[in-house]
This record gives sequence, structure tokens and C-alpha cells, in this order.
Amino acid sequence: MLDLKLIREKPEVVRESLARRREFAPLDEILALDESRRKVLAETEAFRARRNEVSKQIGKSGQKPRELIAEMRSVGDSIKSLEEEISSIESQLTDLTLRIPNILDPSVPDGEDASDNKLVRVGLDPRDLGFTPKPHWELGEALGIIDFERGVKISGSRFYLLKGMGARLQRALIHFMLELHICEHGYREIYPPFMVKKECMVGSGNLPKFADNLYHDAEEDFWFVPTAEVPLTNLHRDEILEPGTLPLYYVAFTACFRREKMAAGKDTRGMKRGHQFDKVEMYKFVTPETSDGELEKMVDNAEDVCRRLGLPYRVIQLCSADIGFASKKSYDLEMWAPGSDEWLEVSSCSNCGDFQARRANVRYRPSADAKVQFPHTLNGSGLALPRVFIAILENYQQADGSIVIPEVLRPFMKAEVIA
RNA sequence: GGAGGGAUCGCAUAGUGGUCUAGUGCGGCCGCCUGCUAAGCGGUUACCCUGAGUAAUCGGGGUCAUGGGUUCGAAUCCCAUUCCCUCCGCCA
Repeated sequence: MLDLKLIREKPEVVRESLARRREFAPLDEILALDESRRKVLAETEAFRARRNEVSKQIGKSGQKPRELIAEMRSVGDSIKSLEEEISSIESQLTDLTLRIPNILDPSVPDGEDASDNKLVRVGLDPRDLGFTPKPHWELGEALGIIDFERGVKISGSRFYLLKGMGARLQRALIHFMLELHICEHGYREIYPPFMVKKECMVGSGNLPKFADNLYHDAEEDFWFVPTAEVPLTNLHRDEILEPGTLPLYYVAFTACFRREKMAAGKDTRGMKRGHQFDKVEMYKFVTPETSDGELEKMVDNAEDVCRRLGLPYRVIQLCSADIGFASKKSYDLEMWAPGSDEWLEVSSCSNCGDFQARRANVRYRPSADAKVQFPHTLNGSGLALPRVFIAILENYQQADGSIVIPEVLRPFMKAEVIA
């Protein structure tokens, strides 16, 4: 959520950012509501001050002066009706404000859509396999490690199941990624709930605007996490972090649930885009001055996974029109999948500035006598599993259809090849 | 799911309709004192909104789990919700 004062004092900054995102938000309406809220609030508080003063008098005197009590009764009525007015204004105001995306970082390139994203670097070049590579859905089914048909039988379209060495590969990847981030990159492991309260979704920025991509229980206030970013953002909700606490680095493995209401076709073939997928997520709470550098470090932590797995990848900076709602600056990591013949997004690393911290009301005290401030939050996949799974199958496939297991995974797999 | 108990300033507690500007102890912070000790003395101790001011700051309002209600006035009375504890039931 943006600071209302920023909208009030520098609406042009907000407008410019919105225009770059190719988005619209009713700023004039927000400003008008804000002004009337403050006006009505001033009136209410004047009445309250009067009531406090008189009540104290009555209390001290021990008398029951009729006139004053009569006056206070009408003052009470006025307060009540003004309060109703304020709460109605406030609910409109917050509803509108919560739908405004974050202000873009100046370094974000301008663009109309995803095709304007900027290539930052190629980490590892795709290599020639020396034969025509097969897509993972063919490889996986032939090896008996991915079962699309039974996934659909059990849960419907966009579900699959992993079997034998497939399931083991998935588990090995999770283990490998967690260990890397914990032991070498300094993150602390968190195992969070996979279902959260509505407020958490508001805190992370998924609600109110993106309800149609979320699963939730109809009877209880349980929302299925679309990413571990949601529970991690809310880990310190309504807290004030003591001096010396920052930076905080967290890493969590969760399943992720998304409705992904898009038509079936090339974009959803195989295990690329299911309703449920596994992901290891990195998350940071940092001081504002350090967040730019922390984003670069986080991207490097994600790249490290790609490097160690020996998978071709590149780093993209998202342009103004493609960047996420809560983010002010984002990089995506894409892995090359030779069988599917495309670059697959395996990570998105974002600096959200104080946007999520405001929503989730996470604050910190820079030093013992300093005023509280909002920290900056960053999130990044490290990495999203199914697409890494795909990349391993398609890049490590042999002419005979077997898969050589990347060296770093062998200790977890207790095997060198899937055949 | 059923029955009962509880929720107060970082922690522990006091407070059962107006003097609560929420007291006290511990802890924290700032001084002072003491040639030693987890010693003593004094002060201080949250957050949000809003108005004035360049600012330090000052004024007003709000917050005793949350939301409603009763009342001139609510930490205190009433109702609902949430969470925690105890017991019963069920259950990996």
C-alpha cells in the first residue's frame, strides 16, 4: 500500500508510475475521500474533546447537572453519526488505496508488455545435445516418472503425479535448494502454514485485487497460499522489530496453489503450469538503504541454484508493464528447455520497498531512541520446482531417453541416471 | 464438537462505573553517586490518527484481545467474535 501522504503531497509521482505500468487508479476520488475524512475527523474530535472535558467536571463535582447532561446527550449523538460517516469514508478509502500498485523504481525500463523486458545477462548458454531433444512430457511418461492421466483422474485437468525416481527427483531438488540457501547463503528455514487468513493475503498484496487467482475454503477463513511469500510477509505482521534485528533472511518450502484460469494449449502443456506446484522461496526484511543491493544478492542466490545444477539460464529485468503489483523492481530467471523449445520462468526476484511492510504493518526501530520505520521486503523464488524438473529432464536427456542426474543431486538421489 | 476459566503498558501484576493523565515490581534507556560486587538515588519508558511549525516540539483525539451495545461518562456492566488454558468427545 502506498503512503496516503505521498498520494496527497505528490500525486504526480503516483500518476507517472501508474502511466508507466499502463494502469489506472482513481486518484482524484481517493484525494477527495481523504480530504473529507480529515474534515469530518476534526469535527468529531472537537465534540469528543468537549465531552471529555465535561465528563471530567461532572465526575469531580459529584453533582448531576441536568443541562450539561442534556448537552452531552446530544453531543454523544453527534459523535455517533459522525463516526459512522468516517467509517464509511474510511472503508471506501482503504478499498481504493489497496488496489493501487507499488511505485516503480526509476531503473525499471519502460515497456508495453512482456516483449519489452530487458535481457540482463545469459548465465549459462544452451548447449547442443547432438540429437533432437524430446519434451519432458514424452520423456517423463516413457520413464514412468510423470503420470498425467492419473493426475487428471484424481484431481482434474492441470494435475499430474510424480512416481518413483520422479518423486525422488522432486524431493532431492527441494532438499538441495534449501540446504544451499541455509548453509551457504545465510537464510533461516521456515516451515509455514499452507493456508492463511484473509488479512495475510491483503498484507502480501494478493487481495483484494487478485482474488480470482486464489483458492479458499468457503466456510472458514482459509486461503491457500499461491506462494510462500504470503506467510513470510506476514511472519512479523503487526510487530515492531527491535534494533539490530535486520536484515532477516528467510527461506521456505511450500506447495503453491493457483487457479490459473487460462485456456489449455501450448502454454499449459506438460507440468509447466499446474494448479499445485512446489517452490522454495527466499524472503528478506531489510533496511531501506540496503534493499537495492539485497535484491542483487538475492538474484545471485537464485542464479547459484542454476549454476550448480548446470542448467542454461538467463536473467531478465521486467519492464514497467510486466512487473508485479507489489514490486518496485523485479528480475526473472529463465531456464532453457530444449525439448519444449522455450525459456521457462523459474524465478522472480522482487524488491517491494515498503509496500508490503505497510500493508502487513511490519515496522522496525533503527536504534533504541529512533522512531519506528517500515522495512523493505524482498522475495524471490529459489527456485520454482516443476520448471527446474522440466529443465533437468530436457537438458540432461540422452539419445536413448534416459536422464543423467546432475552431480549435486546425486547424494540425495543415490543414483546417477534415471532410465 | 460440548462444558468451564481467562485476555490490562516489553514481562509480571493492581484496578469491578467518574480522583485511571491506567498504579506497582521487573526489565530497558538516560543521568547521578559509589575505589569492587545482578549495589544505591533520580528521571524516563508504547503506538496510531489529526492540527500548528522549516524543525526540535507543542495541542487535540484514539488504543486495556476485536467488534457492537448500555451510560452524560466504560479497563470496569451487557452481547457477539477471536485466541489461550482446563476437562470431555473425536483424531493422524
